Amino acid sequence: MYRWNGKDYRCPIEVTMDILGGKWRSLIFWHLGQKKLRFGELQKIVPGISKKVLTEHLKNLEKGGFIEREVFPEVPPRVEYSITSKGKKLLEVLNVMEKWGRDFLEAEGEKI
Amino acid sequence: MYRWNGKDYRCPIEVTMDILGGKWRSLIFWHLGQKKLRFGELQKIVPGISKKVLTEHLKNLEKGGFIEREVFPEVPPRVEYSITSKGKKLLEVLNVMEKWGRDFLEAEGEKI
DNA sequence: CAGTATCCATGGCGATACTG
DNA sequence: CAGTATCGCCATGGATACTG
Repeated sequence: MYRWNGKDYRCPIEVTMDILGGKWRSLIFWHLGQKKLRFGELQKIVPGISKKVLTEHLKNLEKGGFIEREVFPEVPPRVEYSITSKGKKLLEVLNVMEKWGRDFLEAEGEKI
Repeated sequence: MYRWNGKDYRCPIEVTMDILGGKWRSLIFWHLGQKKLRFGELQKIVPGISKKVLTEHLKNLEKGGFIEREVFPEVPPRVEYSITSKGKKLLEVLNVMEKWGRDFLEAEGEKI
């Protein structure tokens, strides 16, 4: 039994889901795993997400040390997000999920 | 771009999260991956889940063909759930998530 | 451009009671 | 034992307007 971030975990699956779960987090993180992206680029690439929600998730991921936020002192402002070395470990999990999802959709989905 | 179960997917990660996401589904499925379990056993092993929610998730997983429901015509009734061969593929994803979560909690969690 | 600030909607989940 | 049936909450997310 472990405690992390103020919560108790009996099973390790739970913490993984708490970090990657929800409607958007895994998606945001996976795209950042492909390349460094600006805030606005992320909003375009993740279809339909609002600024508010995107901001929240980016903050969480940064707080967990999985991504890094780099601010360029320019006008207009530029902010780039990228994954950390700690994030790269987590990205391997996402890669497995992505591969399974691809095979699954290939087998059971309808191409449109 | 794929469609499955009436929903469109741009990124395969999304379908994986739709199947495994939420507070309980991955946990239920992972425990079934360890061994065949009865309804009541599942309720005991998954801490705090209600019958209603457990029933809902089991139905979803069964509908997706990931688990199997076997009813024994006895009194009192006995129902056993187990994963299918299709579910075993998905279980590999869960195993990766479990391993990452375990390493993560070992590194950053507090043992209690 | 990259966010905050508000307000509002919804569906996943919880609690409890009941049943074949 | 293995579920249904209700009822209700609340965290997550959506829409829109505003700002440094």
